[in-house]
Amino acid sequence: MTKSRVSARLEYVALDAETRVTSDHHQSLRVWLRMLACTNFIGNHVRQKLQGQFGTTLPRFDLMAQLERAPQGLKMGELTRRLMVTGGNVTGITDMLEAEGLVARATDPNDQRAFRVKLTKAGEQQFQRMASEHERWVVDLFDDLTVKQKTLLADLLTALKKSATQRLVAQSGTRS
Amino acid sequence: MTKSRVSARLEYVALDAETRVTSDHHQSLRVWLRMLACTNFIGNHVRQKLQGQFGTTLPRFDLMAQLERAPQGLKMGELTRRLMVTGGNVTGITDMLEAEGLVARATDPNDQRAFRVKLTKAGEQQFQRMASEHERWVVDLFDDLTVKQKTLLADLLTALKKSATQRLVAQSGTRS
DNA sequence: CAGAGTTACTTGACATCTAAAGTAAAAACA
DNA sequence: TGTTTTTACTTTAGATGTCAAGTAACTCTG
Repeated sequence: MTKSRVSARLEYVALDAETRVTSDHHQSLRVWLRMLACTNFIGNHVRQKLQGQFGTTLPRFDLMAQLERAPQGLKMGELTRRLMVTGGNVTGITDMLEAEGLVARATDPNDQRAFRVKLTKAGEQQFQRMASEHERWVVDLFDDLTVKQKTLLADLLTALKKSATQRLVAQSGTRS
Repeated sequence: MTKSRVSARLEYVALDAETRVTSDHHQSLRVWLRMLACTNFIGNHVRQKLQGQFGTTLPRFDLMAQLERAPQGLKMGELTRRLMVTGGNVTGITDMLEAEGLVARATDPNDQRAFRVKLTKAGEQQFQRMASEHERWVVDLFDDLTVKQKTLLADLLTALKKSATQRLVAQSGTRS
């Protein structure tokens, strides 16, 4: 957590409240809130489109998207990791999709506890239709950004993800 | 939707498959997915911290954060707009916070239908404690990014928000 | 190979969330 | 003024999400 560094920063701010507090100190927070707002906005739009045009939801779509790239299927735990949600949640969504006939649980020959979840034929077909529309929506929302801007944004997000991950690792390392 | 522009891009891609398809065509989608992953990651972290250290949740914190900047209180509809969620949701969270004694609904003298939701004394105190911790967590996660990078990221997100908003307006305009 | 611990997944309780329908007060208008 | 339409909020049903506890199968050890 680099506690000393944080303290140092707070002291610094305290010494120069007028200038720094507004322009610099809250910068990370502002960026974070702006990112959250952006994500919510686009996510809401995509969700509504998905509901309106295909009668499905974003979580279902996301799960199918993971399966689509894994023709051999994925285990529940694998889905949990990739979707960054809890196991109970994956169970629920998989149940729904299975009831709709879009995915199937196949028993894993090597492990009686595990399942191998796959897209069914119907699932693949529906996903293909949804995916191209989905990409169209997203591309459209990003349309005013240049290729260069998008590249820059992607790079900054990668740097952010890396920073956040490392901070978390450092933090849990301190604790052990 | 600028259909012609999209088509033009697709044609262009078709002409130069090798180079462009991977680097350019799916760029918006990739940026979007990366942003979503980043947001989820940071959001999960903050949520866990909020739960672990204060026994509260992100939505409750967000609602209180809005109220904190509005000492005169906010109407439910105002909260709905600022939090970008549905009205029913705001009702539920406000109920929870009210039951915990952190916010209060005051009847609006000018409008018997409306409420003016305010932080209570206890709410203000709790929020102050949470807010400084919250900012510390976020600042820490962003720590590897330079001031310049954060500024750039903020600007790109602003541009993205603007692009998305305008696309939406253009779209609904076409439909009417 | 038997018991202990781990792992993979499900279940249950509860908090968010949406969409849509319901209620009541305010505003518009004829 | 009386009716219609809007507006502000709540309620309901249902999907998603967490966390924690439960179940069953694997693995590790002595």
